[in-house]
Amino acid sequence: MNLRQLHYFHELAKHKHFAKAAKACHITQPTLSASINALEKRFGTELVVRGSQFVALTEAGSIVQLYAEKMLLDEAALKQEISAFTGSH
Amino acid sequence: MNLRQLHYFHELAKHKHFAKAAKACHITQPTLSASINALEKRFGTELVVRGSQFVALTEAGSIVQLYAEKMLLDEAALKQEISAFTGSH
DNA sequence: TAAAAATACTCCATAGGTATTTTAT
DNA sequence: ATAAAATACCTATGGAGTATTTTTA
Repeated sequence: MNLRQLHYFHELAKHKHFAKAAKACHITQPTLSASINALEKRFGTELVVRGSQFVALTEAGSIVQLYAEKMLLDEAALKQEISAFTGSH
Repeated sequence: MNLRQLHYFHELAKHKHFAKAAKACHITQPTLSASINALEKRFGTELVVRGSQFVALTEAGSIVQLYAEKMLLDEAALKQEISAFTGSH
Protein backbone atom coordinates (compact mmCIF):
# COMPACT_ATOMS: atom_id res chain seq x y z
CA MET A 1 0.00 0.00 0.00
CA ASN A 2 1.29 3.41 -0.95
CA LEU A 3 0.05 6.90 -1.70
CA ARG A 4 0.22 6.37 -5.45
CA GLN A 5 -2.14 3.42 -5.21
CA LEU A 6 -4.49 5.43 -3.00
CA HIS A 7 -4.45 8.25 -5.52
CA TYR A 8 -5.33 5.91 -8.37
CA PHE A 9 -8.01 4.24 -6.31
CA HIS A 10 -9.49 7.59 -5.36
CA GLU A 11 -9.73 8.63 -8.99
CA LEU A 12 -11.36 5.31 -9.87
CA ALA A 13 -13.90 5.76 -7.08
CA LYS A 14 -14.62 9.22 -8.43
CA HIS A 15 -14.96 8.30 -12.11
CA LYS A 16 -16.32 4.76 -11.73
CA HIS A 17 -14.56 3.98 -15.00
CA PHE A 18 -11.06 2.52 -15.39
CA ALA A 19 -10.10 4.23 -18.63
CA LYS A 20 -11.35 7.67 -17.50
CA ALA A 21 -9.66 7.32 -14.11
CA ALA A 22 -6.43 6.28 -15.81
CA LYS A 23 -6.58 9.35 -18.04
CA ALA A 24 -7.10 11.57 -14.99
CA CYS A 25 -3.98 10.00 -13.45
CA HIS A 26 -2.02 10.39 -16.70
CA ILE A 27 -1.39 6.67 -16.93
CA THR A 28 -2.81 3.92 -19.16
CA GLN A 29 -5.77 1.70 -18.35
CA PRO A 30 -3.71 -1.49 -17.87
CA THR A 31 -1.41 0.31 -15.44
CA LEU A 32 -4.38 1.47 -13.38
CA SER A 33 -5.87 -2.03 -13.42
CA ALA A 34 -2.60 -3.50 -12.22
CA SER A 35 -2.35 -0.95 -9.44
CA ILE A 36 -5.90 -1.64 -8.20
CA ASN A 37 -5.25 -5.38 -8.40
CA ALA A 38 -2.08 -4.97 -6.33
CA LEU A 39 -4.00 -2.99 -3.72
CA GLU A 40 -6.71 -5.64 -3.52
CA LYS A 41 -4.11 -8.37 -3.24
CA ARG A 42 -2.37 -6.49 -0.44
CA PHE A 43 -5.60 -6.04 1.49
CA GLY A 44 -6.81 -9.53 0.69
CA THR A 45 -10.22 -8.25 -0.39
CA GLU A 46 -11.88 -6.92 -3.49
CA LEU A 47 -12.35 -3.18 -3.40
CA VAL A 48 -14.38 -2.67 -6.57
CA VAL A 49 -17.22 -4.61 -8.17
CA ARG A 50 -16.38 -5.22 -11.81
CA GLY A 51 -18.25 -6.39 -14.89
CA SER A 52 -21.45 -4.37 -14.66
CA GLN A 53 -22.45 -1.19 -16.45
CA PHE A 54 -20.65 0.78 -13.79
CA VAL A 55 -17.97 0.12 -11.26
CA ALA A 56 -19.13 0.15 -7.67
CA LEU A 57 -17.09 0.07 -4.48
CA THR A 58 -17.34 -2.86 -2.14
CA GLU A 59 -17.80 -2.21 1.57
CA ALA A 60 -14.05 -2.51 2.05
CA GLY A 61 -13.56 -0.19 -0.92
CA SER A 62 -15.65 2.49 0.76
CA ILE A 63 -13.44 2.34 3.83
CA VAL A 64 -10.33 2.65 1.68
CA GLN A 65 -11.87 5.60 -0.13
CA LEU A 66 -12.45 7.47 3.14
CA TYR A 67 -8.88 7.01 4.29
CA ALA A 68 -7.46 7.68 0.84
CA GLU A 69 -9.19 11.05 0.69
CA LYS A 70 -7.92 11.99 4.12
CA MET A 71 -4.35 10.87 3.52
CA LEU A 72 -4.13 12.49 0.10
CA LEU A 73 -5.29 15.77 1.62
CA ASP A 74 -2.58 15.44 4.25
CA GLU A 75 -0.03 14.73 1.55
CA ALA A 76 -1.06 17.85 -0.35
CA ALA A 77 -1.02 19.95 2.81
CA LEU A 78 2.45 18.73 3.70
CA LYS A 79 3.80 19.56 0.25
CA GLN A 80 2.17 22.96 0.50
CA GLU A 81 3.67 23.70 3.90
CA ILE A 82 7.12 22.61 2.86
CA SER A 83 7.06 24.55 -0.38
CA ALA A 84 5.86 27.65 1.46
CA PHE A 85 8.67 27.12 3.95
CA THR A 86 11.38 26.73 1.35
CA GLY A 87 9.99 29.65 -0.60
CA SER A 88 10.33 31.97 2.39
CA HIS A 89 14.05 31.31 2.93
CA MET B 1 7.27 11.05 -1.34
CA ASN B 2 5.69 7.87 -0.11
CA LEU B 3 4.63 6.19 3.11
CA ARG B 4 7.76 4.06 3.27
CA GLN B 5 9.95 7.15 3.26
CA LEU B 6 7.76 8.75 5.92
CA HIS B 7 8.07 5.64 8.05
CA TYR B 8 11.86 5.65 7.78
CA PHE B 9 11.98 9.36 8.48
CA HIS B 10 9.76 8.95 11.51
CA GLU B 11 12.03 6.26 12.95
CA LEU B 12 15.07 8.47 12.32
CA ALA B 13 13.40 11.38 14.09
CA LYS B 14 12.64 9.05 17.00
CA HIS B 15 16.10 7.46 17.29
CA LYS B 16 18.23 10.41 16.14
CA HIS B 17 20.69 7.82 14.83
CA PHE B 18 20.81 6.42 11.30
CA ALA B 19 22.05 2.92 12.14
CA LYS B 20 19.57 2.45 15.00
CA ALA B 21 16.68 3.76 12.95
CA ALA B 22 17.66 1.46 10.09
CA LYS B 23 17.66 -1.50 12.43
CA ALA B 24 14.20 -0.55 13.70
CA CYS B 25 13.02 -0.50 10.06
CA HIS B 26 14.72 -3.83 9.31
CA ILE B 27 16.87 -2.29 6.61
CA THR B 28 20.57 -1.36 6.40
CA GLN B 29 22.05 2.03 7.20
CA PRO B 30 22.93 2.91 3.58
CA THR B 31 19.37 2.12 2.49
CA LEU B 32 17.96 4.43 5.15
CA SER B 33 20.44 7.18 4.19
CA ALA B 34 19.41 6.87 0.56
CA SER B 35 15.73 7.05 1.46
CA ILE B 36 16.19 10.19 3.57
CA ASN B 37 18.30 11.74 0.81
CA ALA B 38 15.58 11.01 -1.73
CA LEU B 39 12.97 12.63 0.52
CA GLU B 40 15.12 15.74 0.97
CA LYS B 41 15.73 15.94 -2.75
CA ARG B 42 12.00 15.64 -3.43
CA PHE B 43 11.16 18.43 -0.98
CA GLY B 44 14.12 20.51 -2.05
CA THR B 45 15.20 21.08 1.55
CA GLU B 46 17.30 19.38 4.16
CA LEU B 47 15.24 17.66 6.81
CA VAL B 48 17.96 16.57 9.21
CA VAL B 49 21.12 18.25 10.48
CA ARG B 50 24.03 15.85 10.06
CA GLY B 51 27.61 15.65 11.24
CA SER B 52 27.23 16.51 14.93
CA GLN B 53 27.06 14.24 17.95
CA PHE B 54 23.36 13.83 17.37
CA VAL B 55 20.99 14.21 14.49
CA ALA B 56 18.55 17.07 14.79
CA LEU B 57 15.56 17.91 12.63
CA THR B 58 15.49 21.09 10.63
CA GLU B 59 12.40 23.27 10.76
CA ALA B 60 11.12 21.60 7.60
CA GLY B 61 11.94 18.22 9.14
CA SER B 62 9.71 18.99 12.12
CA ILE B 63 6.82 19.72 9.82
CA VAL B 64 7.39 16.46 7.96
CA GLN B 65 7.55 14.60 11.26
CA LEU B 66 4.13 15.92 12.30
CA TYR B 67 2.49 14.86 9.07
CA ALA B 68 4.36 11.57 8.97
CA GLU B 69 3.05 10.61 12.39
CA LYS B 70 -0.50 11.49 11.40
CA MET B 71 -0.41 9.71 8.06
CA LEU B 72 1.24 6.58 9.46
CA LEU B 73 -1.46 6.38 12.12
CA ASP B 74 -4.07 6.64 9.37
CA GLU B 75 -2.31 3.92 7.43
CA ALA B 76 -2.32 1.63 10.46
CA ALA B 77 -5.97 2.39 11.18
CA LEU B 78 -6.95 1.63 7.61
CA LYS B 79 -5.13 -1.70 7.67
CA GLN B 80 -6.79 -2.48 10.97
CA GLU B 81 -10.27 -1.66 9.70
CA ILE B 82 -9.82 -3.67 6.54
CA SER B 83 -8.40 -6.69 8.34
CA ALA B 84 -11.26 -6.56 10.84
CA PHE B 85 -13.66 -6.37 7.91
CA THR B 86 -12.18 -9.30 6.03
CA GLY B 87 -11.96 -11.29 9.25
CA SER B 88 -15.70 -10.94 9.88
CA HIS B 89 -16.78 -12.42 6.53
C1' DT C 1 -20.41 -5.85 -32.18
C1' DA C 2 -18.44 -2.31 -29.67
C1' DA C 3 -16.55 -0.75 -25.50
C1' DA C 4 -14.45 -1.77 -21.17
C1' DA C 5 -11.35 -4.28 -18.39
C1' DA C 6 -7.98 -8.10 -18.12
C1' DT C 7 -3.85 -10.39 -19.65
C1' DA C 8 0.72 -11.01 -21.65
C1' DC C 9 4.75 -9.46 -22.61
C1' DT C 10 8.85 -5.88 -22.30
C1' DC C 11 11.52 -2.09 -20.25
C1' DC C 12 13.30 1.02 -16.91
C1' DA C 13 13.47 3.24 -12.35
C1' DT C 14 14.13 2.66 -7.74
C1' DA C 15 14.55 0.22 -3.36
C1' DG C 16 17.38 -3.09 -1.52
C1' DG C 17 21.91 -5.13 -0.31
C1' DT C 18 27.41 -5.53 0.46
C1' DA C 19 31.74 -3.41 0.57
C1' DT C 20 34.23 0.56 1.27
C1' DT C 21 35.45 5.35 2.18
C1' DT C 22 35.03 9.61 4.44
C1' DT C 23 34.43 12.35 8.45
C1' DA C 24 34.12 13.76 12.94
C1' DT C 25 35.02 12.56 17.98
C1' DA D 1 41.33 5.06 16.57
C1' DT D 2 36.62 4.45 16.36
C1' DA D 3 32.07 5.00 15.33
C1' DA D 4 28.72 7.02 12.28
C1' DA D 5 27.13 8.36 7.93
C1' DA D 6 28.14 8.74 2.96
C1' DT D 7 29.43 6.77 -1.34
C1' DA D 8 30.04 3.28 -4.97
C1' DC D 9 28.40 -0.45 -7.06
C1' DC D 10 25.35 -4.38 -8.13
C1' DT D 11 20.75 -6.83 -8.15
C1' DA D 12 15.87 -7.53 -8.09
C1' DT D 13 11.30 -6.02 -7.76
C1' DG D 14 7.64 -3.40 -9.35
C1' DG D 15 5.54 0.32 -11.96
C1' DA D 16 5.23 1.91 -16.60
C1' DG D 17 4.23 1.09 -21.42
C1' DT D 18 2.20 -1.37 -26.04
C1' DA D 19 -0.33 -4.97 -28.05
C1' DT D 20 -3.84 -8.17 -27.58
C1' DT D 21 -7.57 -10.92 -25.72
C1' DT D 22 -11.63 -11.61 -23.11
C1' DT D 23 -16.03 -10.30 -21.59
C1' DT D 24 -20.54 -8.15 -21.26
C1' DA D 25 -24.09 -4.92 -22.41
